[in-house]
Amino acid sequence: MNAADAVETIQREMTVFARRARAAAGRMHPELSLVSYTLLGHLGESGGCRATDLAAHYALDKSTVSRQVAALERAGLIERRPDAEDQRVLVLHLTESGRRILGQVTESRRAAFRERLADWPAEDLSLFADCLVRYNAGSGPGRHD
Amino acid sequence: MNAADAVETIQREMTVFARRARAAAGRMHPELSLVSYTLLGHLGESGGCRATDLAAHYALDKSTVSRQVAALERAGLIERRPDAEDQRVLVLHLTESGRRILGQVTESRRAAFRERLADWPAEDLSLFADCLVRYNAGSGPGRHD
DNA sequence: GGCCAGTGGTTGGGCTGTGCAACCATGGAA
DNA sequence: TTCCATGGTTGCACAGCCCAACCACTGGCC
Repeated sequence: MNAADAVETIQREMTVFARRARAAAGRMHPELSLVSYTLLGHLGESGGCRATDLAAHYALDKSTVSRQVAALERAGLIERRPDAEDQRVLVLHLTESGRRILGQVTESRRAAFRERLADWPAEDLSLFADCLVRYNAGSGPGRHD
Repeated sequence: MNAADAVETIQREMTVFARRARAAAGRMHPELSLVSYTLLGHLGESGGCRATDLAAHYALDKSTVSRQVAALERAGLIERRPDAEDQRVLVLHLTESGRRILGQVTESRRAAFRERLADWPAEDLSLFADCLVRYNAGSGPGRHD
């Protein structure tokens, strides 16, 4: 496969994946949409951040994040703590419940992926993972921070 | 990277990509959403198929495809020809205009991807493309045809 | 102190994409 | 003919998103 075809293929297959992931996500965990899951995961990894940070990281409008966050708080999965240094800021943290749910969903998602990738040699998995990381880390219109 | 971590990484990075692609797509080509573009592209490659085929391939509800197709037809990008062998079937074909628009959008998307992937060695591109194809071709909840 | 631009966040309005369910028309087999 | 399966459309509701307007607070400036 030459480089031009490869680029074309990557573009197409990534798009296909994007749609499937979205389609499958809601069905797997009615309690936690793909968006909610991702935001929750980011909170888990970062150990607390502002809504604005989430918006910047995922290239989402702040209003979108605001509503997502509000829903997560209503669901009791996160809590918003006022920042001592800047009264405008609300720092988002996972609650114990949020941490638990996140863990469950992560595990079941992981299981689904693991099954799907079961027949892949370990080295190919690493290769694939590396490619994705490298791709997403690259600069571009959709660049995160 | 061990297999478990690789699976985890693939899952996370694909998800990030999914969101970014969605976010960036509309802005690039106001005339052709990511969905429309993908469906149009499939039509271009397959050289005509049924709405049901599109739905199965992309794990979309037939009603969704029906509406997308209707919009594409209204825009003059595709046409629906009754199938001679089965009167229920409408075979979808690109129009000349559709082929032209598809070409333009494909080229500009390709350019964006190419730029993003510019510093990748050709062999890595092929590798990445192969991984994606293999992943998407694999069986699973989001299986296509 | 007061003024004002900038920033974090919320809310209102509207659009797109989507699935589900109900429906119609055709095909094909009992 | 009757009945079920299939391709497709339409009504309905909902999620996710953006834009614009808005409020509250910050920090620099007069």
